Amino acid sequence: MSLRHAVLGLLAEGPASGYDLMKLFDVSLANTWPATQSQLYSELGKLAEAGLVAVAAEGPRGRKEYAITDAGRAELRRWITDVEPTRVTRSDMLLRVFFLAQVSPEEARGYLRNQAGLAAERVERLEGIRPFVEDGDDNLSRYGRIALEYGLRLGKAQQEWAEWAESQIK
Amino acid sequence: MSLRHAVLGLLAEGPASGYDLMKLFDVSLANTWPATQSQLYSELGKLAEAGLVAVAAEGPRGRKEYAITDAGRAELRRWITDVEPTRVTRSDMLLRVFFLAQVSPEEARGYLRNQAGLAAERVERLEGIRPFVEDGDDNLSRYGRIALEYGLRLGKAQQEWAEWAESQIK
DNA sequence: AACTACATGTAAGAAGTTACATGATTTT
DNA sequence: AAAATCATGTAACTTCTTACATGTAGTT
Repeated sequence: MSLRHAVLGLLAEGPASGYDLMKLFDVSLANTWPATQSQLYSELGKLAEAGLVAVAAEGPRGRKEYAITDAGRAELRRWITDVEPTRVTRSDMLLRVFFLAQVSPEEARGYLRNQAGLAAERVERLEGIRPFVEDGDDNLSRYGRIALEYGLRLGKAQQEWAEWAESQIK
Repeated sequence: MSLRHAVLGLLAEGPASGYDLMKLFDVSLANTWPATQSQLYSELGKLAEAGLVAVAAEGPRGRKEYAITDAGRAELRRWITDVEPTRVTRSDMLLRVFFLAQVSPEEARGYLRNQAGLAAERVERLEGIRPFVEDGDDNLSRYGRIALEYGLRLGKAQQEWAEWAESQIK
């Protein structure tokens, strides 16, 4: 049920069309909660039906601009403060680690070395988007910076772990 | 498609019934790739149909003991070495951070403080399972320790981040 | 006139969750 | 005899992915 709240959260900053939201997703939530276009449009339809958003304006090319309603705002706040975040996040990267005995030690080390590299790349990529949120004083930029820091810290921890793990395989 | 490989990975250590696998999941992969009973049984059916596992023995109460086949072992190795782990892992915990401007600063800080506490608890819980894998020299224990270290490191990083984040909200 | 950007939708399928449903052995 | 454990399955529903399908308005 989180896509629904992701959409509500973006609409809380101002009205937008499905098309606008898609672009917004790509520059803000892409690393946290990716969404596809088809998912977005159907979610907007359901949100409208539930009265959490409403079509505020119609434009050219069938454009429908959605705005969050009071009920939508209330639901968003309820979700933030009263709903416990999901416990486990699945990781197929880590799942493979359990089964590394099934490949040769060289391959196992290679796997971990590769993961260390990918984590490093991810960290670099995130560093690369920092300039774009650095001096925004809108809500999404402000909290986006905090989310970015999360990605940076966790990415580094993951890289260090992978390097350590590689050294553990005799 | 990862549940399939999780099952193959466990069966690579030895034959087991769906019931056995369920218990194995709970003590080994639960934090990395949880699975429900219904999911497991239907996956075993599909794996058998695909020839990646086979019923090796039948026991009382309709017990069916499955064993991995050569094709299953090959598929497992292929998945480990040739398939790129999924890039993004969704986090509804982090998603909420983007929208923290929608609640009061006190509530926002409370949210982050709570997350710091939950991360700390998770780390403690993981420390608690360490004794159980500490001196196993089977594959699952050996690599389980490396996976455990991942959980510990990432959990601590998450806790520290949440504490830092709380301090950032004026 | 052609191209790019804007804009919305449908359909099929895979993966995961929750709940229901049933029954046989073994242990106390 | 009762309770706990073993053991397997089905059904309904939600979420997510991938691919298909269509058309309009603005720019060069």
